[in-house]
Amino acid sequence: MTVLSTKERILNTTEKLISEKGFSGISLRTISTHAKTNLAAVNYHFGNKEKLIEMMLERRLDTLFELRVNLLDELESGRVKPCNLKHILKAFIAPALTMSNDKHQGGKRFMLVLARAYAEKSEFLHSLLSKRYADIIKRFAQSIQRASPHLSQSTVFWRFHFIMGSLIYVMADFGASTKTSDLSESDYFNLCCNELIEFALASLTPSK
Amino acid sequence: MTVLSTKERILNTTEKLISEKGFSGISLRTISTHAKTNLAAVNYHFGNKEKLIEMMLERRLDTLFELRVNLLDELESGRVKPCNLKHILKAFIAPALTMSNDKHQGGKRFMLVLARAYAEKSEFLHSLLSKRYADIIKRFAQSIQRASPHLSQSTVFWRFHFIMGSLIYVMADFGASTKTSDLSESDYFNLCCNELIEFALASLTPSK
DNA sequence: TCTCCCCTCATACGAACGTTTGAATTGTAA
DNA sequence: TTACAATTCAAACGTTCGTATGAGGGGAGA
Repeated sequence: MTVLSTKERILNTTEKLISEKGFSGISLRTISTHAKTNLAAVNYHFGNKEKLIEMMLERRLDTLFELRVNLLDELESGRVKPCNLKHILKAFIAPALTMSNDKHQGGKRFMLVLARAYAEKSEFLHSLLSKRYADIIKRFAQSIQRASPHLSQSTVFWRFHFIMGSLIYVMADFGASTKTSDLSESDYFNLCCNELIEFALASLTPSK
Repeated sequence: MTVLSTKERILNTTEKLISEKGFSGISLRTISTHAKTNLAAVNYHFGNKEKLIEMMLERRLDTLFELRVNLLDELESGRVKPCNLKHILKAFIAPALTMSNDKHQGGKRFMLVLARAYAEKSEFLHSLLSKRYADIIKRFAQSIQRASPHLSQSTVFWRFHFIMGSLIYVMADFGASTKTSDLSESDYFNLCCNELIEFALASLTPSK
């Protein structure tokens, strides 16, 4: 059990509390208390509340997009497996859901936080996604386009966005849902991940 | 131009401001000012802030689910058109998007508010959806199941939820997006509606 | 006209918020 | 040890919030 710095404790606590209570309804006083530090420490380390939330989000988003782009690189190199539609979709979807299974990364918290952030459509997140990660999203769209030549470019664009919507919805649902299934948590994750990939695949595959 | 009561002005203003600024970051003072009334009027007519938001949401949700269930009734009666998968999906998706085009109903505002409400996963909305509208959602799921015999019941369940996720994501995107297309607003709505229905249809149709 | 009731108003209250400040404490290199 | 920087701390400031209160306005019926 390593000792975490105050800065890390604040980031982790912020993530945990926002995943539980949402962006509103969470105060710096609550965060600092749960992080076992002082109210002023937040402003000392992060400047203000907005910067704290930005850093908390960027930390996870960078990891997520790095995982995605690494998988896509590997696919497009052709060294490991064929660069077909299913593998491309899996490269986009799986990292989001597997990150949530990593207990050391905060478990389900990340997914809920990210889903909430998407839903709130904050100015910050919108500009972050449209600047820092736009190229990666475009790469995936192009890769999907190449694997789906029967669909027009604009239809592929629409459906990719629809799929992202489904993914975010599922992510939000995970954290909030009181389990109704009798599967173990990781089995449930895997089942959902597979269902989502098959769903995305079907939505981009020509019907008979 | 009919004169609206204070109560109606407060409801409309609440919807408008929440669609613009989200549930957080909106105060009763801002609402009462924009509704051209007094701060205390909100508590007089609605009791407290939470009740106000509940009434604002229920007003639209009742309309939405009534539209949906009327279309499904019509389909299942078999009087007008065949009860096939596409028409079922359209009966679920179209009302959400056409309501947003009704200028007299507040335009795009309703969609954004509802999308935000979904995203926040508030206790109120969760119980409202799982109590008041659960039967209607189950009816749609069963109807889709009958039209998709090649898929297992659990897969239909998953995909229906994924489609709902896409719909909500699109709804949230509409209000927030600064238009990039050169289509007129209603043309853009219709295009999106069609793309979403075709997407949902493809995701439930057997591939060749 | 008077009275009653529904509604609107200005105003006040206590609580919670983000942020700031300066002193106390801790860690570190000389 | 000493000196200096980095960090943590308690306390306070000004704002804004949701809610409560009591006085005033105005239309309807007697």
